[in-house]
Amino acid sequence: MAASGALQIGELSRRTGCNIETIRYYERIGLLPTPSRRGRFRSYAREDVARLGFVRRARELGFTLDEVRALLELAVGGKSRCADVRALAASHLKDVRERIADLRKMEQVLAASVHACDAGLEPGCPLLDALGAELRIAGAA
Amino acid sequence: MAASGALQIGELSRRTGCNIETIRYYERIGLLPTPSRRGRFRSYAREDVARLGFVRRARELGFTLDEVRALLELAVGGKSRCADVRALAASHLKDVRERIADLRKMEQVLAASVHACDAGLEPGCPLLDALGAELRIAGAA
DNA sequence: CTACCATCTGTAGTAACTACAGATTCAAGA
DNA sequence: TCTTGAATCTGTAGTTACTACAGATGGTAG
Repeated sequence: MAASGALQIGELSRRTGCNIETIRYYERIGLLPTPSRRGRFRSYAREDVARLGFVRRARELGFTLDEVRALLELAVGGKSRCADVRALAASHLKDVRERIADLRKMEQVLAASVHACDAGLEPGCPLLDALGAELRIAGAA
Repeated sequence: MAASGALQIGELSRRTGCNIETIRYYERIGLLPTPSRRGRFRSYAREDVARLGFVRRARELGFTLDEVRALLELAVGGKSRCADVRALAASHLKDVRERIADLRKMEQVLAASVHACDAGLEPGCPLLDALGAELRIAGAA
């Protein structure tokens, strides 16, 4: 009865929601171990589902692949130094908050322009004005 | 007295805050027109400063280069159909808001994990638990 | 004349995938 | 047994928006 949970790549893909090409890509870059083969087909076990699930969830949280690699080492090493994990998470949280702040600034300007456009009080086009009105004049020359 | 505002690429770069390599890149992909030359050096006029400034500001608002291209056409065309500009901006605003929503979800999970870690009440590592605890067990096998 | 700075062209690298092309391979139906 | 179809295989190239070189050439200042 072979290894209880031997899966082909398609089944692993279905279970993790991870694209087949992406799985092979993760293997190429060393994020997933080289799997054993049944004939020439890759064969995966239960741990592989867990590992890939971990990777996918970390990616959903916005960690880069390098960060995921680091997290994996900490997680699999057993002696997961919680302080190290915390540091990674905190640093990433900072990034996420900065990106949110940036996007919110964009949102403000865009929303204001669209709103001004709807109000229709301005003479020109509010968004184009925000981006630099000179262009329309220069373009007309 | 030559064209009043003839600039070399370095000066254009300084005035717009846009990297020289990026300026040449924009030219290659047709976002900026092929400039005239003084000898073998590119020579830019006032409109070029305006156009590149427009591009940069649009990029700061998160528009993709394809969107910038479309905005440029609308802006330079003179007959800038404000409705078209509004549609582009509104669509982009939707994207920005979706990205903010995604990032906020990430932020929630990360902040909760870091917070739980600081509280130190849980037995394991909160973030690793959030990502899939099985891994540590599997890794130990 | 030499040193130096800016500029030039062209290519390749980045992140994280995604999308093929073209070859096998396996299982099931006629 | 033959054939069809689905799944898999390898390898390469495309995506976005730049950035980073290497190596050549130009003009100017001392």
